[in-house]
Amino acid sequence: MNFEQIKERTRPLVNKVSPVSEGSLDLMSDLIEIEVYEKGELFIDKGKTNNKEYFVYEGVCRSFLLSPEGEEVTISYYLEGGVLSPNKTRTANHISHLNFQALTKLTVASLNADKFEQLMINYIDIREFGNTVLQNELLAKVEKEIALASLNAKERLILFREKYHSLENLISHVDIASYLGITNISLSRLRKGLMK
Amino acid sequence: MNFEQIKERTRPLVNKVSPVSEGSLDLMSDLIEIEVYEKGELFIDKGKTNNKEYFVYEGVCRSFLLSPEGEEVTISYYLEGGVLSPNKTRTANHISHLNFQALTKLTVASLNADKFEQLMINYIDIREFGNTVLQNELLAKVEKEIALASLNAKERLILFREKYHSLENLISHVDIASYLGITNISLSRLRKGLMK
DNA sequence: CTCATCCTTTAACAAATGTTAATGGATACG
DNA sequence: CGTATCCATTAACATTTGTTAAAGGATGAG
Repeated sequence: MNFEQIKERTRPLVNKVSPVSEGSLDLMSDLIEIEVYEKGELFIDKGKTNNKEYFVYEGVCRSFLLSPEGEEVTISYYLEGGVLSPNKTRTANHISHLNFQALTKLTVASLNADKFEQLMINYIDIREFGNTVLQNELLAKVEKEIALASLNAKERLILFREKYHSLENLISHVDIASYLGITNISLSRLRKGLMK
Repeated sequence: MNFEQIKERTRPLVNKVSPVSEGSLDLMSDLIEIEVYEKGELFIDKGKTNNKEYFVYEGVCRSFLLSPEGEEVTISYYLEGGVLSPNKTRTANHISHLNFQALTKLTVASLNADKFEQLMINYIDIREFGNTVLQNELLAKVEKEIALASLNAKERLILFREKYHSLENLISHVDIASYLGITNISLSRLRKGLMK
């Protein structure tokens, strides 16, 4: 993928969050490298160094962690055209505290996080973009927190369907169940109950 | 409270997160104004403008939201010596999307968020401090998310007690229950079960 | 001191969710 | 084609959590 292709692919993705000038888009596109992963592949490992920002060009991925009991808990899904949570929010000293996994064939744009931080410092529109990504990430977390704390599982599934129309037929129900905070058996029951 | 008093009160609070130089501490202290609230008082209202950062000098407060059913859901607690979540992460266009309430008599230091952002841009140690606050906030959220998604209520209460020793005897069990994602009746049952 | 109010506890029952195990269907691979 | 494997579903039962209502205990106002 050449510079122009990268730029045109990035433009709508960035503008959907917070528009930036042509020059800023150039600066960001300059930092971009393309990475491709296969379904199931882990591309960020908890405990390992990660110093990149990511845009999702194609496919779906998730972040997850192991619970105290050793079960995978899905934290978030990231869809095509979205932006992964900012490096600063998922690392400490550039060490990742989350795992990220491709759930389909996945194409991402990656940007060096330090260089991107410099762009955020120097360009107000890029800073605005970065901050909006951050705000959206937090908003999503608060939404999920409220759902987990105040809705029952059926209501959470309904909400999940509204937010992630396509995912339910695309990815493992075990993952979805862990995202919803229930067992996959319960998920199956709820699906049946909602079919009527 | 004069400048020196503010500075000495702020120093340990800031250094506990990420140390800053004497000059940076001066710059931050220059921005600080003291605010005092009574128990129960709301000092940040969802939907209203808020353009401040906050340090908790004395007392305890919480952030909360109303669920779709109109019930208060406690999102986070902030203890004495802590820092509220960064303005950027709890507002959009400086409009708050959370409520914050004093749970005891509360003394906070407040800083203009725009001016503080400029300090973050211009001083690497202040930027580091701000980013660490952000990381800690996110870490706490992920921890809570995992707890809500993968632990049962008893385990969550045990975790809560480890993290907030003193709170259980200080604040309303209704609030704590909504934080744990259960009813206060369930909380009462669990407390009984754990007394043995 | 007494009463009203608010918060917590307790009880009885209902509903939701977890656990274990078995079954069925799809898919990949030999 | 047949088989192994993975995933989703179903069933039966256990446990957890919610709901409603009542009672007990603390606290503050008059």
